[in-house]
Amino acid sequence: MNKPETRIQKKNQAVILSAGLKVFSQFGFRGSTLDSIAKEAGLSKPNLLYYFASKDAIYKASLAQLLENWLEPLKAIDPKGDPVEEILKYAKLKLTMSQHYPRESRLFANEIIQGAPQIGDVLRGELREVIDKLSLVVDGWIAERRIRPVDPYHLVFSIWSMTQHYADFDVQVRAVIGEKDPFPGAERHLEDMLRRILTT
Amino acid sequence: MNKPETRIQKKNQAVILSAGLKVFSQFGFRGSTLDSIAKEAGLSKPNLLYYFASKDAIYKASLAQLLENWLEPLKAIDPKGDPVEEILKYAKLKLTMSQHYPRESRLFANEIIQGAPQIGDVLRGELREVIDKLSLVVDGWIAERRIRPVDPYHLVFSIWSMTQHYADFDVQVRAVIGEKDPFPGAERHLEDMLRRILTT
DNA sequence: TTATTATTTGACCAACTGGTAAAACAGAAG
DNA sequence: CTTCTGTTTTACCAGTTGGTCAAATAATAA
Repeated sequence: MNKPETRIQKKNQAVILSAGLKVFSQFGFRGSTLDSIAKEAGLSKPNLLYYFASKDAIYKASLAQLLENWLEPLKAIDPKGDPVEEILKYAKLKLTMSQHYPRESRLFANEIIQGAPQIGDVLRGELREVIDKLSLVVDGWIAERRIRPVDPYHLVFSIWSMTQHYADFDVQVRAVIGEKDPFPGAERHLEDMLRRILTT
Repeated sequence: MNKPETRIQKKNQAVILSAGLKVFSQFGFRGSTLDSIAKEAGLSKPNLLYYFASKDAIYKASLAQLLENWLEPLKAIDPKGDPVEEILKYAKLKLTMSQHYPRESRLFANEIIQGAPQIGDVLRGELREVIDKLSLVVDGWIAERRIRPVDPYHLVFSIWSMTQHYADFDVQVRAVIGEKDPFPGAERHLEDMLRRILTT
């Protein structure tokens, strides 16, 4: 029963979501204002609310968009592939996402730090399922002696934290290492660490 | 020329800083209100402003208190001690801080994610100096073949991220692993990872 | 062209924001 | 008791907040 979307609707919804991503990722939900999102989007505030019912709706739409891309690479881990290479591929992909989509990462971080009021159920639902499944796969690899014994859950946590760190704490990273690009070194270190715990 | 502080002042300043820590760490600077801090502290809003000049002053005082404890353990790393044990001691201390002072960790995380408007200069100043010095120590250990060659900066980043993750992303961690305490497993995994990259 | 629908705007509102002023109150010293 | 200083409260303010409304404007279909 959905009315078809005009191209103006499509364009402006995208513009608003992009502006919302930028503002929300910097100030969190409560620290962001409709005015600043409207300014960022180049629209008037009432015009914003013509496309989205409320500030809350913009925030939720931004998060929803994000969550798809967040869970997808996890599911792409192939139980039949080479264990070390599968894990490494996933870790490197996450690092690349931190590099190219730092705002998405920070929006996600803000939501989690504030207690995940919007996506708590997704975390306890779909995310948990995916990780539980992955855990079985990793345990299988361990039983077959194809990788060293590690706790699958904490392995995932360490990959998430080490990769997202370069997006979320970007300011700190650059404050410490200066002007040069942190990502080449980060990738080498990440690969080194993972190969070391996973292989004998 | 400082007036001596009465015990009421001492008590209320502490109460306010504690309330500020709780509120700021959950909502960030812009998302927090004086009213909510006052309510948390059990004081009236004008009474808050009798002890601190502004919302900004409360925030800065909270951060200042935090930064001392943040930098201290870093300086405690002993160049003359055993390399692996020194690094491990530091990493475990950071993990324990995440366990017992998660609000401090989240306050810090919020400030960094939002671009470190208040403590950017500390990061580029004192923090950078401390890490540069530590980097020389680690490079020395590597030259003496006492640990494997690793990038000292990214080593520190990985310790920070893996430990702070359990405070900042607490909700996500618990959503995935359920009710049980994540810290024992986290410590084992952290030690395992660090021993693996540092020793041959 | 005209009629219809989609889009944008300006004026507005009640609730909340950080912060102020002055008066009321409490406690200790004399 | 009185005085003085430290503390707390009540009432208030100007600016900002998320959100509404009706009117004006643009796009499209007939």
